[in-house]
Amino acid sequence: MATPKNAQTPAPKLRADARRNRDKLVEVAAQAFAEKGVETSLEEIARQAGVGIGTLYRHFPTREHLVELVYRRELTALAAAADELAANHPADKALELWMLRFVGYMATKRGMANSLKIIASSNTTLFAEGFGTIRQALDRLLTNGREANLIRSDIGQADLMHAMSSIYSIPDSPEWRASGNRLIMLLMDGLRVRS
Amino acid sequence: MATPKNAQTPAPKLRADARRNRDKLVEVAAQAFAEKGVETSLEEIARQAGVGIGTLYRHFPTREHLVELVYRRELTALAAAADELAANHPADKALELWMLRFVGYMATKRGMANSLKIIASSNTTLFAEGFGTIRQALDRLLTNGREANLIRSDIGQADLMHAMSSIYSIPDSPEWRASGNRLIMLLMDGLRVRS
DNA sequence: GCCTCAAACGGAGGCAACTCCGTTTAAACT
DNA sequence: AGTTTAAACGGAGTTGCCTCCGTTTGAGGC
Repeated sequence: MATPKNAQTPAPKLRADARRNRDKLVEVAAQAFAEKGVETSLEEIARQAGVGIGTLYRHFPTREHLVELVYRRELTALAAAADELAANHPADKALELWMLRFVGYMATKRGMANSLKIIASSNTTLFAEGFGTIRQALDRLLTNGREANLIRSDIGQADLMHAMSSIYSIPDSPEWRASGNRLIMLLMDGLRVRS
Repeated sequence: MATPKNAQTPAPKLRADARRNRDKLVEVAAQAFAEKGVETSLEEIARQAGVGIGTLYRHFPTREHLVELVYRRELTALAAAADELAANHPADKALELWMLRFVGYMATKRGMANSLKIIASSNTTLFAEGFGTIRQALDRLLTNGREANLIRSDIGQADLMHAMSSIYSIPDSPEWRASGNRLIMLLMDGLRVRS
């Protein structure tokens, strides 16, 4: 194990206090973005993280840098959740829980549409990678389900991915999230092998 | 003639002072955008136009509104220039001069890329119209040239348009504009009928 | 010419982005 | 433990966005 601690750290050795502040900033930002949208004031984020605004800007020269990191972090967590769920639930339940979580994730991203577009246009690699990671996670869950004979085998990962991303296009409303969840449940019913 | 004055005025009857200020703002903005890019401070533009910032915002609720109007105005002027050049020069020279002017126009728009993208995504009509106007202008010049037997007749407006817009994709540099001009001259040499 | 009043004006004020630089501190060296 | 120094900090300062509202003014009616 070359990197004993959590991976995903870029590379450059940071001073202990610097790393502490940086981590705290990302954590606070993730929550703030989820709760109040990406338009949240950066000063507010710095304040909540207990650092000066200068520190925030040293670590993240633009708002997009911060958004990108949060995005990447959450995507990674989402992929990791697949394995954790697979280990602790029957394969069909794991798939169901994961898809619900996926919807939750997308919900937080709806407000970010604008910033994500900007990032997407300048860093397509990030999106390609992220997307790949998610696809693989879904594929693992699906394969588990098939092998346990709990999930039909005539539906591929791509089909499911397509169905899930179409949820994203439901018009915005207070209902949005609930509706997404209902669609996932519906999807699951269709996916289960008939007894 | 239903509209004796210059057309292109939207519609709503404005008070005399309002129209004056509005026109002045657009004029100043056009120059400022050309000289310093679209990022120019709106306060600066208001100041130079001799009006308060409030007035600017009343006329143009967002930066994009202002950019859009300037864009439209210049596009119209560009199209009009075609006729003026056609009236005062031999057909091949008119075409050449117009294309050079077109490059000059595109040069000022390079910095606007970002704002234009935002506008484009919310107002496709504007771009469709503008593009059509330009196409027609080019077509007129080309037809004149053919009829005067100065320009080859096997090259269509679409071909030329394509060639010209490809100039836009030359990477940014101090050289950019000069390079564009050279390409236009090259294009013209190819377009002239051999004697 | 004067009155009226809605339209138009303009700038103070609040807020957030981003910069700059004097101060603090982790950590390497002795 | 003490010294050194470059890294990191932080917040005051500058600038720009945008809103709000009291003041001014063009133009139609008398």
